[in-house]
Amino acid sequence: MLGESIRLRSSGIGVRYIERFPVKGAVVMTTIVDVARMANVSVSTVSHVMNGTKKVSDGTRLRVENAIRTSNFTPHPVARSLRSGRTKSIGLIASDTGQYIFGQMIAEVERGTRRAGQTLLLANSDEDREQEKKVVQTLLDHRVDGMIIAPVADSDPEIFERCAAAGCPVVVIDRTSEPGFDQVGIDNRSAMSSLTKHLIDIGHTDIALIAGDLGVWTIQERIVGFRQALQDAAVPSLHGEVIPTERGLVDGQSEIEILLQREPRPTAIIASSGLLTLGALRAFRSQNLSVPEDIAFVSFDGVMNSEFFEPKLTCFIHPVERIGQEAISLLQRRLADPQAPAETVQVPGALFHGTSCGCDGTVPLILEVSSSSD
Amino acid sequence: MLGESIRLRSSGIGVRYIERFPVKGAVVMTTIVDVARMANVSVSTVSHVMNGTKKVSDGTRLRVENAIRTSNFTPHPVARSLRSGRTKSIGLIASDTGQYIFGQMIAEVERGTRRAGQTLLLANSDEDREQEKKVVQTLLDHRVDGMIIAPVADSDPEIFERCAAAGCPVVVIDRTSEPGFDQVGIDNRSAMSSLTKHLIDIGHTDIALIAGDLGVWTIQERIVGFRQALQDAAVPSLHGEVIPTERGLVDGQSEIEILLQREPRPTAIIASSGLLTLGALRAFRSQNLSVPEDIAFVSFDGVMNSEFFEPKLTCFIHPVERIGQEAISLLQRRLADPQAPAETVQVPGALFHGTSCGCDGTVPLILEVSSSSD
DNA sequence: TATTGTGAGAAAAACGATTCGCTGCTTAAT
DNA sequence: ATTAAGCAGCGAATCGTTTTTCTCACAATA
Repeated sequence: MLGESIRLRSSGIGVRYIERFPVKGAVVMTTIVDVARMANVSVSTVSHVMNGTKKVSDGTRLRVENAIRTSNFTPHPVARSLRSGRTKSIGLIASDTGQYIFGQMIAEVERGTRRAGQTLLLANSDEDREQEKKVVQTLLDHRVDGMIIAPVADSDPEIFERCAAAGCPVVVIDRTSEPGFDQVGIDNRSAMSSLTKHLIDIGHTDIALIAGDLGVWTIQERIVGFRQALQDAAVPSLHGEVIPTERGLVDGQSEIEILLQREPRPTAIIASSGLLTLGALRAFRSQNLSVPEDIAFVSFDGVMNSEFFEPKLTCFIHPVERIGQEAISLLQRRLADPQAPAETVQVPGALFHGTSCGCDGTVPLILEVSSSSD
Repeated sequence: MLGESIRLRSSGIGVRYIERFPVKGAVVMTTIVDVARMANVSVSTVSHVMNGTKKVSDGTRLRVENAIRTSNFTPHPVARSLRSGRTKSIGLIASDTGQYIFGQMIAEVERGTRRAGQTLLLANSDEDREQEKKVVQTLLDHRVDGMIIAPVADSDPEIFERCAAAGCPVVVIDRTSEPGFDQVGIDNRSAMSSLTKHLIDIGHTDIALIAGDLGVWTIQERIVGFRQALQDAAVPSLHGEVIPTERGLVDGQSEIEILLQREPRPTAIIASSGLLTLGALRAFRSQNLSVPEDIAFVSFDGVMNSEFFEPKLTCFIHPVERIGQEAISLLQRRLADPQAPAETVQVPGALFHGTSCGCDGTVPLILEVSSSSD
């Protein structure tokens, strides 16, 4: 059949042949029935041998195992799923899979699923509430065994309800504010608090936080940490300010430029995310301000290749890989024991002491772990 | 049923109760049978209405559509796949999904599948030949309708045969050297040739190419482009050299350091990949060489956030998004028409003229499109 | 001896769709 | 008037497993 040439049409001139493209897809796969026939047993026996669901005598088991091996049979996962109701696949929804921070995380989640013999369905919510709703539904339709979601800023609570209704366990990433869910993130408050405290410790009294989108829960938490540090310092004449930016994936450059033109301008600036850090650096450049001489700068998140920046960023580093690992391990635990109590994991990040804060390095930069979890 | 408390065991002391965790997963989904009953038709009719596989009278079609809507029924994809043999899912295998360059590509592929109503199975080959073989098999077992593979350096040809045998169309990414396959990549030769030519044009006569792993096809192509440019220049006393590095994901810093300590050292260096670019920058720093004063530098690939580097990199920029888009569109075409001739797409990249090459900017940097495709 | 139990396997019923073939019934063609 | 064709819809087979139930032979117990 393959490569057979067929007559297409005959014209007046002669006969025209075309080579038929090798037709693939007509491959017959060996099924459990074939195996059963080979081993002279019933299909149920084969199934029991494969799954160990029932005792089978040594003799027949050997025969079956042999038949499986010589025919190198693998059970059809689709058929298996249909009967068992389990797909051995898990879904991962990120708001922007192209972002570097998510790429790292995705890689860890993928590794985890692969190790567990599951497959990973990846979907992107494009940082859009409706899109997120749609992809959640798609993954539910596909009957994934579980889901890991990095929710968009203003995500619809309905998505969680739908998952619950479908009996699909969910692990929430980044946010740790959904009661009753397994979730993993960082301690936004104490991390931001540490950064702020460091600036205060080295003498700054006019600090601005480039906050980002105030509607996002993690941003709100970071602001709380910022305010807490200011309050704890109890320094008179200490002035702190929170600068919001436009919503969405913006670097906030224009907002920061306006801030920098103020008189007097703040002596230190904190950027609340990696993207805002880039915006800040752009703004410094456009205003011809050098860091840390003209202004001190620290950032909440590292940015890629910042080792080549001048100056080096003093920053909190987001433990992305660790978050991915914890997420998939939480999900596996939940799948193994659906009734376990919901767990919230806050993974520790790290502080990197660069030169952008402008201190001589003698003032320590310490991540204080907040003991209160409220 | 939910939250019902059940007696567990009675001891001598009394009766012990535990609260049963709300049992999820016992949700009954509405099936095509329910819809058929609601609309007073047979299941086959419902199916035909959904798929448009047969003419159904307006009256009954309306009844069926109504029933579907009010019960908001969605067909079980697993059951559908089992019967139809198609899963409406496609697989993507990358050698390191965490790398930024792949992240961008994955995002594009995901978008493409989503638009087509398919789901994306993501797997990582960890830049390992055996791992790659394994994940290919896994995806085949899952009966993906098609696959996009960014193969590892020394990938086993068997994986392609297996896909072909299973009737699963494959699009190869990055490499464009597999005859008979749909594939997409860049024109490595002409891109590298352009970079080399630029260095020659501005007067360099001692140029070293930090090549990377010589076993990788794309690297070999870039070397060909390098040599071609040297030859075409026909400048006497022109000296070009190819420096290989250790295999695997290494930045080549140590190799480059050794090179830089030579007397006389090359006057210009080309890095053949983004990772090697980072290694080169590290080496320059450790040897206290400044670019472009002490040595000129251009790189084959951009690296993230290089806008903040000093100096700015003169480089060829890999069109990752475009590659992802082309890959998924090739696959869709193949799925629509399995017999179409195999297509190889070379997408154009771009050159960025920074300051690291050390020219005054008056010498043009032009990407020459090679007309010969051999 | 009659009953009960037990263990190994076979048979059959799901799972939820698609798809082939058949049945009446109406309409067109001979 | 008789046959052929077309239409709308139904019933049943099918995809490849898992899982429940049934059978049958043999051993153990009363």
